[in-house]
Amino acid sequence: MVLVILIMNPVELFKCLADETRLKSVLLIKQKKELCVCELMAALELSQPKVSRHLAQLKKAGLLSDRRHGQWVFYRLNPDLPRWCRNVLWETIVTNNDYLDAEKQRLDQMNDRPGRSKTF
Amino acid sequence: MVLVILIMNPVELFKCLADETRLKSVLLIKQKKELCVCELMAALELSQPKVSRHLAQLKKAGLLSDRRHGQWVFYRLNPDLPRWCRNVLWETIVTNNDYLDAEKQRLDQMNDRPGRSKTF
DNA sequence: TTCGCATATATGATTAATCATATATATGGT
DNA sequence: ACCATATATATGATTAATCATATATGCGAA
Repeated sequence: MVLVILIMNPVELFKCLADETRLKSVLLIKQKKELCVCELMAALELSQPKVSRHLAQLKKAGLLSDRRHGQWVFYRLNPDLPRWCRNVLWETIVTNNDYLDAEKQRLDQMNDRPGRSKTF
Repeated sequence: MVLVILIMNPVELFKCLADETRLKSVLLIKQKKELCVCELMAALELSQPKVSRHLAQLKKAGLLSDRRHGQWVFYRLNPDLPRWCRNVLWETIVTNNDYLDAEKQRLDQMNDRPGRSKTF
């Protein structure tokens, strides 16, 4: 039996969310369940190193987890992320509905989006 | 009739909360309803300019409002602060109960705390 | 009332630290 | 080899801390 406890210091959470690239990445990932670097590049219109660096930071802080599938690395919310952190994200999303409109549109219009395997 | 609308950009909110001095100030103020600079100095054990600067920043961002009463300036949450911002603060407080224990204790032990006027 | 001083808070100026970005390079999987 | 992603280094930009000083109020004495 494994007991996983992820402690998220309040300031650490807010530092993660205090940058537009990181905030939009997290909110998009939460809504789309899972996104890879190249999808975020397209949605946010940002360079690969920039996206990658911020995702690494979010993963290090415990906000995200990743899995490799073929040549892609998919990021999702860390399943062990405390409830209160999810609630903060939820509050942010429902009240700022249109905040990610452009990004979602770009994501939908992206072609050659990598396929997910159902098994992981 | 006056219609007040305060728009709070998500990133701006999180930037406000991404610093320990500011986060603790805001959370303490929310719970104590109203605090002046010298009370926060005692609770947080920080210098006067440091507290004052961060409060000014929070006020400028729209998170706090202030009123002068005698020689003191009391800060409280901006009454026009959007519901979702209050909810984020609430989530943070209820889940991180002990985060402000030391600060509250110092506040309670502070002597010569300035008195509030009931009329403002 | 006016003067002088104490207290509370704010702000300018400077320095230090932190953070974000770009470019180049490396790694790991197919 | 090629593609997706990661990381190292350098640099620029933003942010914070500190010290010194300024403003504002309150109080008591002349």
